Amino acid sequence: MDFFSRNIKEINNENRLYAQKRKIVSVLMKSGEPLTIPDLCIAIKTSVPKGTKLINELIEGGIIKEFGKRETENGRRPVLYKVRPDFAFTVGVMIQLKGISFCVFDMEMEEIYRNDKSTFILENTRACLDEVVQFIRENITASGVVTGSVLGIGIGITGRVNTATGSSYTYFDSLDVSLSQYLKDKLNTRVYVDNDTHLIGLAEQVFGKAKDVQNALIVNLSRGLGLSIIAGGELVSGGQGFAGEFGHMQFLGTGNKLCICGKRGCLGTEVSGYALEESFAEKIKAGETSLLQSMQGETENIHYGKIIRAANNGDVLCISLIHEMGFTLGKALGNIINLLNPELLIVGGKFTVAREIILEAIKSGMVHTTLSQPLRACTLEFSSIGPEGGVKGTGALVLRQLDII
Amino acid sequence: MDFFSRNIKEINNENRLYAQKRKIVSVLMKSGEPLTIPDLCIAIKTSVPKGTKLINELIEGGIIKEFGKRETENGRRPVLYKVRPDFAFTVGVMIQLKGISFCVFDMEMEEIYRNDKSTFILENTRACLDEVVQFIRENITASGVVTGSVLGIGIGITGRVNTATGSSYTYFDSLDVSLSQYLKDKLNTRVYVDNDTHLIGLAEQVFGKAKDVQNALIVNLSRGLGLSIIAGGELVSGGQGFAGEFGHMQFLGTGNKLCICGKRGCLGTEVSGYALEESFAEKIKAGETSLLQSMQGETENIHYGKIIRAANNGDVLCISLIHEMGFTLGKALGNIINLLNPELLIVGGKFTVAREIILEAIKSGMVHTTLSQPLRACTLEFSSIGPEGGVKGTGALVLRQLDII
DNA sequence: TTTAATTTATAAAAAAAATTATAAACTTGC
DNA sequence: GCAAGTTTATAATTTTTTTTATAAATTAAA
Repeated sequence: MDFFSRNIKEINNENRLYAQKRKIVSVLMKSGEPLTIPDLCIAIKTSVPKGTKLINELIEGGIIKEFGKRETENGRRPVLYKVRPDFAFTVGVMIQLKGISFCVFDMEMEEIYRNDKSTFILENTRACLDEVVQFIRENITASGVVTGSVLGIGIGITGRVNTATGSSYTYFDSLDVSLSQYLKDKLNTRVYVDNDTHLIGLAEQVFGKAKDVQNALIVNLSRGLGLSIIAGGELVSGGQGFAGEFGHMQFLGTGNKLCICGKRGCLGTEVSGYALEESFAEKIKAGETSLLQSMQGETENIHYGKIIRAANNGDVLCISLIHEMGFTLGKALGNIINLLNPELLIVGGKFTVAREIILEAIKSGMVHTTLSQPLRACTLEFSSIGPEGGVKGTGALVLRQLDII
Repeated sequence: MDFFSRNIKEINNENRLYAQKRKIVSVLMKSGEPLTIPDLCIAIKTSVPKGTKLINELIEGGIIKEFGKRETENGRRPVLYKVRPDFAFTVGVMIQLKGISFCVFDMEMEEIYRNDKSTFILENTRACLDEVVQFIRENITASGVVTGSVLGIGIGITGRVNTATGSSYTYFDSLDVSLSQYLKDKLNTRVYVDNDTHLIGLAEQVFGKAKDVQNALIVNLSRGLGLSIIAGGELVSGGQGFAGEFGHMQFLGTGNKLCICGKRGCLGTEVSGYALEESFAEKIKAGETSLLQSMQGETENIHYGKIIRAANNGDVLCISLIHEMGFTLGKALGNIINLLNPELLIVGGKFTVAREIILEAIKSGMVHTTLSQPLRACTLEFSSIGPEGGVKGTGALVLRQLDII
């Protein structure tokens, strides 16, 4: 029963006041900088005396606080207000194939507690789910944050997730209820579940370069290939939350490899860290040479990260493989740019280490499929939030679901 | 200076009342059926006495009117209210390659005047633009509608249009100002411009099967190939309004024909009425036979409409050509379904005459590229608004831009 | 250094809105 | 056919909000 859990269905003055207070908090959270009474009154379309009253009540409630005065050209300097960073907290949990991360964020989305467990292995079993619950419980205690002040827990999990219902289709799918409902019952707080790719998109929209962009694509290229879509200023989730299934798209391509989805020729079989490992091994088998060969005894099971590093160090084979991948990715993205006409394309993930190589490759691929006008209108940038983006997204997920961010 | 043109930037009580009245009109427009005082008070979150006062003022202003009483189970029957159909009008103009249509719609979006000029030929010249202006002026006069009661003119034009600025990139692009600004100055009323495909999408969302759907794709397959996208309940226009460029996408495909865009292998060169005409001629040249052959002296320049009709009459060649097209379209759409996870796919355009053939073909194509979960979640339907959809969309465009629909 | 101009914040007065109470219109059950 | 129950609509009362006026805090200019 925190500030955000009031039921505002009934129409009366008390609920109207509450709605306005909530709007003030939301405006302050979204603004990124502290605001004045006049600012807030304009934002919530009310008179200054009433706005003042609401703000004072929010201060008394410990939700917002004064934050100095604004330097102005002339006139009396207005007092600035912002949301108290310690008014409440969000918890974010990122469940990866190998490893699980737990984070507590304050209202300024600063990480105030973190614990990574690298020994965790994600399996579709009840025991694994129990381990997750246990891990979350232990860390909530360890973080020392008061339970009542946690607004909710955002869970990021790899695989397919139905955002609307909060069920995971890839893991923990044998529960009687949705994953989010199950965890809610176990942990006794709000729980929201989404997949890692969407959370990177959310982080990019909230903290990153897509902040004030209405239409953007966020590509996440690491061992897998993911895509987040922002259209009309909103993250696109689709009917079941499956939107962004980019890795299984079938574009023009030379390859015809079998994908885990059962189909042949999926983009992910050509463009992904996994695909890079495979094609590297193939090339070596076919007699080509690489610096990596001499450094390691075996050429099989070379992690794609090493191939990227080798490319950065000038290894010709690795450069050409990554270039080819980027080119194919660019062609595929070009089709999506035609379809959605985004102003911005953000490339994130582990491959961004090889910036120059991948950038040039994507660009030349894009030219082959993108119409000139949408191409000119679309800026290509690299993610600025780094590989930790997904984790920041888990915390942001709670605030987004509460509609205060 | 009509009801919708008030500037509500300043925050005072008068503007708040105006905003609430506008909301009432908007709620009534969107509802589709007349509403009661309690309904409207809940919708605008106000008390019954205040809502009553606002409603009475709207009645005095000639904007809404009583519409009988609602039949209820018990209690006093509430009076129903709706927007007066004749309170204001919208004008819609659809500019096609051959032919131009002018329509006046009332507030219930009923066509109350219409004039089609089939002799019109669209050219990128000032003379042609003058002809358009003249045609609009004449018809506004002829329709007998009072100029002050026209809320605005919605223009639909084929080709690429920047929705945000109202400029056409394909036609009338040598003006000093945007097309919409130019027409606004000439016609002295609000003017909004969008392309025909987006307007079909809008019509489908406002009047058609996409009415209450959050995520949908609307394919327009006639002589060209167009796509409208609804994501998160909103029509996607993209940064410049180019979203939906489906005809120039490059998917898996056997063909490698040169497209008007300069690239090879665009989807539109394989899937469109134009492509059907070409492939029909090719097949006949290659020695295949068709019922159409004996009916006409020549096999060149056979309109795709005839090929569709022949297919419906059992012509084997025509059936196989359309089936092949539908199959390719289905494969391409499957990729987009993976990407956007829509609940609904609406197929519209002239090809819907051959319902059974095209439906089966699209479905079997989709299976090849769509992942099982998004595929299961997506319903395939035919458009119900018919080939006139685009024209209805022009009128709806005005109401949508005024945010009352 | 004072005065004018400007903007924010608070106080007092006036207006508007929400509650509450009541009347009106209607069904159902006895 | 009348009372009880239900919902809508209006009237009266109370509360809330806005408006207007004024004070406070600041810069720039006379």
